[in-house]
Amino acid sequence: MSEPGIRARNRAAIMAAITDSANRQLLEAGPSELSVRAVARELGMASSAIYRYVSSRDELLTLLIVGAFNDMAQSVEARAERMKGARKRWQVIGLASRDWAIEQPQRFALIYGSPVPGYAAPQDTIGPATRIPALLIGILQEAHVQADVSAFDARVARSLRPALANLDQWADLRTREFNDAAFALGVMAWTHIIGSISFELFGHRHNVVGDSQSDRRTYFEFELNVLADLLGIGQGV
Amino acid sequence: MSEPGIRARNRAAIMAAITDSANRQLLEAGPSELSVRAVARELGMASSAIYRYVSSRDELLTLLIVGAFNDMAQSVEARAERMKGARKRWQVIGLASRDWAIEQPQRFALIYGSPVPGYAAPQDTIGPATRIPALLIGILQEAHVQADVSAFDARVARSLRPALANLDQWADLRTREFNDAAFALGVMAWTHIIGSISFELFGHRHNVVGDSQSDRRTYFEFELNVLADLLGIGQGV
DNA sequence: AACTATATGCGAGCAGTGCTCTTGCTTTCT
DNA sequence: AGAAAGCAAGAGCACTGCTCGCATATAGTT
Repeated sequence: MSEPGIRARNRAAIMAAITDSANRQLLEAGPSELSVRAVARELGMASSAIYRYVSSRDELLTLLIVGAFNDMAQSVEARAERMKGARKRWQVIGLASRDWAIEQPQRFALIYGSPVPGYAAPQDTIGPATRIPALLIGILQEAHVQADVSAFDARVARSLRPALANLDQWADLRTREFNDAAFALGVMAWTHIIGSISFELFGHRHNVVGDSQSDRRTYFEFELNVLADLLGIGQGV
Repeated sequence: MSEPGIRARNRAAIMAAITDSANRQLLEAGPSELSVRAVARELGMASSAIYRYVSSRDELLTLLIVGAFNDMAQSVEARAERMKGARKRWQVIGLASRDWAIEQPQRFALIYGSPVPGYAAPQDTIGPATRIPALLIGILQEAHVQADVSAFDARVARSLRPALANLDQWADLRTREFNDAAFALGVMAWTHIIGSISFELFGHRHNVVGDSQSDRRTYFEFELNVLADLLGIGQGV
């Protein structure tokens, strides 16, 4: 009964084989080139048989999206958790995110590029998508960050609180060690990390930052430092 | 001789009709859905006839990309040039960019989302793509911005100078009113504007910033203020 | 004015796509 | 053992980008 059963096991295996094959295609082709028939060919089955496991191409893409979010988050978490000190951890989060993206640019484009079809972000993605940001918030709390922005900016940041109200998932933000402006700056920081990686990967830095890997990395580290200062994550902590 | 001639005029008109039709499709469908055959249908000609004007679907997309860059730049320039004061102009550049993107999200995705095919950014795009950044650099010079970053960051920024060497197009950056770090921060600011718009448009802000237009705009303005302070564009100037 | 080269249009056709439906077979549950 | 559910395959539909051969209209040349 609770035994997996031959069929259930086969199903799981084939499911994995499908996403594996699709991910392999993504390594060199880009989301719009992903072909259900090509997956079927690689698995040696009829194209129609795929639809027993995945109801449409878009659903397959959603599976890959969730997988990519989780894979990236896991990769970043693994490197971040053995770092001591808020600033160091902040930098590792940024660098690890960038490294993952450079290794698998198509998967990065899949999750942070333009949404593929008509698209309505499926509910399944928001969980995996927030893993790294959650890590970031943790760092800001750990560092007891209190953002000192102008009075005007603070007012603006506070006005965003209603929107953030349903966010108990972000740990308890109501502690005094973490004000609204700090949260707003944290969102900015994460936005910038992804934005910068996108610029680099999508070719918007040609003739602006050097084309060599070392130039690009240097500039990215520069950005991480500026952001860390902006966030108020001290050197020593 | 120098007369346009019937054929040349026809050709230009049809060319314009093609890009117009394609752009119309982009308003509601997204780059990967763009269909040469659909364009042909709308123009009432055979699908094969399109290839007399455009050698491939990718070339058509490139035309649209150049057009989108120029359209966005023109829209932003128009609103920016009648503003006085560096900070005000900076904010208008940001807001106008965002407005354009919200009006035509698919065209924004076309130029700042994931690159479409195998892709190698054609040379024709880099000119139009740098119009708004050039505007930004102008503002920084106008405001006599001298970035005061940490010694470390300044060193990093300076190490990027070789990469920026071939950039005489960016007006004269060698003036004392504009140091390397200021340029690096300017690139950061532009990166952030596009990154933030992308996050908003591509749905990465759900459950983070309010879903209402006013919440989103408020947050964007918050970001612009923080960046202006970071750039050292004073309130009064 | 006649001729030739070039530019343009059309239709058929190829190879590929996502997806559906029918038909047969195998595993599972009762 | 028999019924029900799951699975695989093939044919087929409507669509795509793109090429080729064949007509026709325009342009420049003799």
